[in-house]
Amino acid sequence: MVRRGPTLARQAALEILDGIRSGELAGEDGLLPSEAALSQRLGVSRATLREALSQLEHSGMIVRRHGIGTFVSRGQPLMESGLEQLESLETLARRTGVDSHMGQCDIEERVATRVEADALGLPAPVRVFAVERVMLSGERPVAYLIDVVPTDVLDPRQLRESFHGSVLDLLLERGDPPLQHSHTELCAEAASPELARAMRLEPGDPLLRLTAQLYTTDGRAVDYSVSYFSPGHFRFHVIRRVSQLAPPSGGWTTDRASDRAVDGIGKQGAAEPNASDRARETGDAARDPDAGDRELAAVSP
Amino acid sequence: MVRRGPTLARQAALEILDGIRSGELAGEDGLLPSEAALSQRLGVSRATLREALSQLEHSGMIVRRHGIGTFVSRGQPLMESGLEQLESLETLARRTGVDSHMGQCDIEERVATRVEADALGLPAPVRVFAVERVMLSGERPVAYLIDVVPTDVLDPRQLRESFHGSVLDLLLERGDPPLQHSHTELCAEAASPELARAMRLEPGDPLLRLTAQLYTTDGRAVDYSVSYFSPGHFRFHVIRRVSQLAPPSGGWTTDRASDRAVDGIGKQGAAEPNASDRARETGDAARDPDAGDRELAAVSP
DNA sequence: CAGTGGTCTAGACCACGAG
DNA sequence: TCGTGGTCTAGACCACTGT
Repeated sequence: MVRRGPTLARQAALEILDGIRSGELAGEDGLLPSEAALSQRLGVSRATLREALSQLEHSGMIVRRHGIGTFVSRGQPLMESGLEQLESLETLARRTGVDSHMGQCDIEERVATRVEADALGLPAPVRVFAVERVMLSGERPVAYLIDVVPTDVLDPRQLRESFHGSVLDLLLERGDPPLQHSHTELCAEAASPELARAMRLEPGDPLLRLTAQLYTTDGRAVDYSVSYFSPGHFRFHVIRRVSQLAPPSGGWTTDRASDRAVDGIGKQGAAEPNASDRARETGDAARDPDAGDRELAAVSP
Repeated sequence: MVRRGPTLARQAALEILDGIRSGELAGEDGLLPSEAALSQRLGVSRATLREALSQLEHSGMIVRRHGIGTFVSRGQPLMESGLEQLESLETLARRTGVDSHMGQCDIEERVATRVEADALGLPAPVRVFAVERVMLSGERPVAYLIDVVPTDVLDPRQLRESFHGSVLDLLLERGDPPLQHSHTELCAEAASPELARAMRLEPGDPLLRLTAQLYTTDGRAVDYSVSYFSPGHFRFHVIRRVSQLAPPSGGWTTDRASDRAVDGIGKQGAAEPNASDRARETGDAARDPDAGDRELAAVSP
């Protein structure tokens, strides 16, 4: 019973998706079978099925209503997602049926700038490929993309042979290194004269700028990118959820903690005699487990 | 053993957070106790503990490494979050230790415009409160916020008494209706003369604009807001994850599905004799279970 | 190899919504 | 009251990592 491949939950999610797409699963009111029924039908435990449903819910395909049932989401053909889903511009365009192609492209091997090395979490004198290009939709420039990748992640041959506009797609296709997430910062910026020329806009026109670091599953940054988007051509959105961690106003004190036992941390002698409050500032970035999340919304007055 | 209140997992997450903050849980390398140890220490099952850790991981507080352990994230004092966490500007400012207060505020009761009614998913002639104000940091205007709320969600007394700058915080404090998520669209926009005057900028200066609809747990939209942010004062980011659903390039076929049984949907006779492929287009929005996710990144060439 | 996190199961009970 | 999704448990086995 070798497993290998995607998790059971993911397989189940895709099976359900198929069932929805073909119309075999949901009634015309969009109601899916109950969790018990689905789990039996798919031959998985209810826990696994729920994990699958969670994935589908998180991508917005279904909606769950306590005490009622699980429904197929309304809206256009099952297709998904906002900014929180990491995908390339090319994939986005293909998915939404829009023509897009690469305009002028400039690949250069050089030493990383200070900012780039910082963003990648690497010591300053590191060699990188810098890829700059314009993306067009029809004849109109709609985005200007810059990627900076350490040369040990991508070699020049691969880059020149397999590159068709997206570094992300290239890495995903190769499957190595395994990618996990991207930390993307958003801001508005006025077009510089150079950018304006490349994108055929007026200098000073507002652009949406995304600055991203791409991380592998083991926390290494492998791509630093800056992207400019001409307004009106793209619509980016995010689903913002109310925090699962924030206390529900007024704060609540232990009520179950009194009869259960969720209070073992600061009270009785710890099983692990750990150190004092000494702030963690050991300056080794070598086995740093994340190396670059954090510091998210900062305000500078 | 009445429960009431937050889930066990959430309590556990907060306990762990406390343990991290006080420095009692992690060694100076940031390594937390193993899941087995933690679950025993907190008196919860490992499954529940893992749910708690997942919440912490999702907010970026910890990093998990298969075969190694769970680590406290690097970065400044534990404090979190990007755009995917829904919080008010006031909360953000307080959290980051920045002074912020409301400038001129204008509350008006009127009939919703077509755009507003559409965004709220309500029939056109509906009465709303429109709240417009400038947010200042020190003396500098840093954001311009507009909220539109149906009058049946908020009554004038509450609005005038409890409003201190954030409609979101007002609703969260009241706890009713229960909020779930916000669908937020981002774009860059040049400041109009009016906006420029209110924010003491030059007309044409680039602004980041967030357009959001706020939804309750039962899928009703209760707030439509447009927010403009002066560049340089805020940093917004998003964590973009590689899709859990997308096949890992090349697609994979059943490999476990052959010995397990994840294939019950399109093959043998379904337990539920459901309808044909007839597209679901029944035009009733009444009991629509989501009414407003979807259509995310669209491109208009 | 031992120890860690990752996945999965079977079963239990609770909370919610509708008839 | 009944059926739904929501939470929790105890235990099992797997896959990854370091030694």
